[in-house]
Amino acid sequence: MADSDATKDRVTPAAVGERPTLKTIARLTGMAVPTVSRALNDAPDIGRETKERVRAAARQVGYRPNRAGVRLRTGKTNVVSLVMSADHDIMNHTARLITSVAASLRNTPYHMIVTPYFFDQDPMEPVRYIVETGSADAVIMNQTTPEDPRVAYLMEHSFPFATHGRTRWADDHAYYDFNNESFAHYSVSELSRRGRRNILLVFPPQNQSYGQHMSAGALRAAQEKGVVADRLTTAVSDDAGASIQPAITDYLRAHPETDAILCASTTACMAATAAAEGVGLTLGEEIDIVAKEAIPFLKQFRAGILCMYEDVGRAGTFVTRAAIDRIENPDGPPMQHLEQPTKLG
Amino acid sequence: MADSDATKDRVTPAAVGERPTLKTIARLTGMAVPTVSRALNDAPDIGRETKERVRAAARQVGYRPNRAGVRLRTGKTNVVSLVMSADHDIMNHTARLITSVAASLRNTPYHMIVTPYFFDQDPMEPVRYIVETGSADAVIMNQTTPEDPRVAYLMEHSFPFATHGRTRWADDHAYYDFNNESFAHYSVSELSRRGRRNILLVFPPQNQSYGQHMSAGALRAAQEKGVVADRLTTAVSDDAGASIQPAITDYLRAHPETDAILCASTTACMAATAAAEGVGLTLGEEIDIVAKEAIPFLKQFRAGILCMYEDVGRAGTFVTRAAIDRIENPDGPPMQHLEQPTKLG
DNA sequence: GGCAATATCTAAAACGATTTAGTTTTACCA
DNA sequence: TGGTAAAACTAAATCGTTTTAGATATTGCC
Repeated sequence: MADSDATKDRVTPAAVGERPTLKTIARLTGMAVPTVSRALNDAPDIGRETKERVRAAARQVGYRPNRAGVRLRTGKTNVVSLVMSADHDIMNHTARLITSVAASLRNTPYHMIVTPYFFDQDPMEPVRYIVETGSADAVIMNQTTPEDPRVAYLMEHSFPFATHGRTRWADDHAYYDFNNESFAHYSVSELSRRGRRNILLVFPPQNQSYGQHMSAGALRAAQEKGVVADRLTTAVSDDAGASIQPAITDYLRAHPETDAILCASTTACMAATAAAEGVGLTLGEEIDIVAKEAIPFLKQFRAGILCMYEDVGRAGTFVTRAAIDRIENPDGPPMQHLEQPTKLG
Repeated sequence: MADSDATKDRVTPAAVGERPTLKTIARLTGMAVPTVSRALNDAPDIGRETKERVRAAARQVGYRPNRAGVRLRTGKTNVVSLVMSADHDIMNHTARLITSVAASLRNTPYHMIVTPYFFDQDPMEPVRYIVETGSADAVIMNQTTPEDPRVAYLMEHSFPFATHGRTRWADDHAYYDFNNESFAHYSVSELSRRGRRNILLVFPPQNQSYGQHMSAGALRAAQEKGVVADRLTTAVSDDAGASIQPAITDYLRAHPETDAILCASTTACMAATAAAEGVGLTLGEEIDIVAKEAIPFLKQFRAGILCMYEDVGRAGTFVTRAAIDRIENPDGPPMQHLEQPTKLG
């Protein structure tokens, strides 16, 4: 039924599920394309009732102006460009990712647009926008969850994408991931080998894939080695470690037997170090602290911290290549990589 | 002469200095537009000699394809979107700037595109590209130099822009700046009030506007108070402090009378702290360390460091509004703001 | 009732590129 | 020399939008 209707209505060769344009609305309302355009732009020479009908139809079909069309006609891009140097000595995950993606795009015809989404915002929104308006050829995402709805959505629409982090469907899509399970397992084992028996884990939220991987690895090792491992969870993401310092202090006071802390990020480690020293513990003596960092940073500041590095730059490079590969070679197998952690240093 | 030539040649209403299109090249070579297109795209049914002539003409007029045209026709955007969460607890200048610009753009029709440039790259390149291809309505830049050629170029082309940091022409363009002169003057005065007499300055490169402002403020205060102030310069930018630690250590060894360090960034301060402790000095006792940070960070890790904050988020917000104002109100006065530092905390 | 003014809509052109379908020229072969 | 095929180009259509000019009712006024 839907099929015959669609076939009947179809005038242009445009397929059924195509993006609605002004023409779609014009056909729907029986008006001319310019009328629709002017109605939507609230021009003075369009009747009130007409405007309402047009707007209703636009809403109904989910019309979004084609930016290329507007731009070509008006010359207006609706884009503000933030031009900035990439050669900071950046210690931050986010900035490093941006920079490495941009670097990987340098000798390709592709441009990068960064679309941050905010805590009060549905993570689906930017992705849906991109697919619906066709404003990019591919999407790169990080901080995936196991059942990430964005991944499901993109796969469903067979839209090219690559993720930093795996999901439930990782076998079927392009991704780069650091083996956090292995990182945590190795770290706990190593701490146990050093004689530590009561380990505090300062880990990212457990709805994130990598948070779950870390926990799994740490707990597996704890079980194998017969050590105790408790977990504190940082507020929002990998870098949100600063705000957790009071919680760590409280924990150390309540559990004076604690002799090691395993931290998932630079800030978490700084919080842990400050907390440990705050309750009078000495690094390397009463307590060992292990940190995973995006960039060697803590080492220079504080001897005695055990560090492992996750090279975010490499992740950005891979994930960019993988995304372009999805665009240009959509039927081939998706590029995938699971990075093994290096040894503690 | 040029005038009459241009008038004679002019077929379409396009003005003289307009961007060249395929039509321009077609007119120049006497060929049809599709021929030009196919020649540039290296299609098999175009003669070798024709291709060469077309390419020469394209090069000569500086042809760049109009992305909106390509996108409209082919559906290809040549854009890869990096979608990422903005709610990191970011400690970094760069990421904070990106996030605040994006946030300020949220309820406007504008999108943000981030264009990083690399150390091996002419800083003019991205700006020139944007102006020549018309790929944005406005530009935001940071890390200005006093004679910033990008600013000169944009003003010359009356292209809307706003800067984070002043230039020689600051009176005539939109900017936001932190009063680094005042920051440095106040900090040195305050250290002098605390009885410090030999101050080491760890400052950004002196070709940057804000590096110069800082030096001016610090030296003025040093003169007024009769204290000694020496300067070490960090490698590349505000965050490039880590690599300078050895230099600071050397300095402290060579100048054991040093009783204060004034740092322009978080990493510079971490390097200074590590260096000072490395040579056996105690914070707040033999030495005072003052840092300017983009985000309160060091405080949580290390008591005894004196901090001032430059709110980069506010800068991003202002500079974004200022850029949009340039687009929408090009004849009005440019928005300008000089932020006063808060007191040491 | 007729004429001008107004309100509301439509037709056509344009932005800059690519694609499809011709068209012209040259070369070759019988 | 006539016919055919290949080579090298051009004409026209198209993508989605906005703008300018023009058309058709409708209304107001005398």
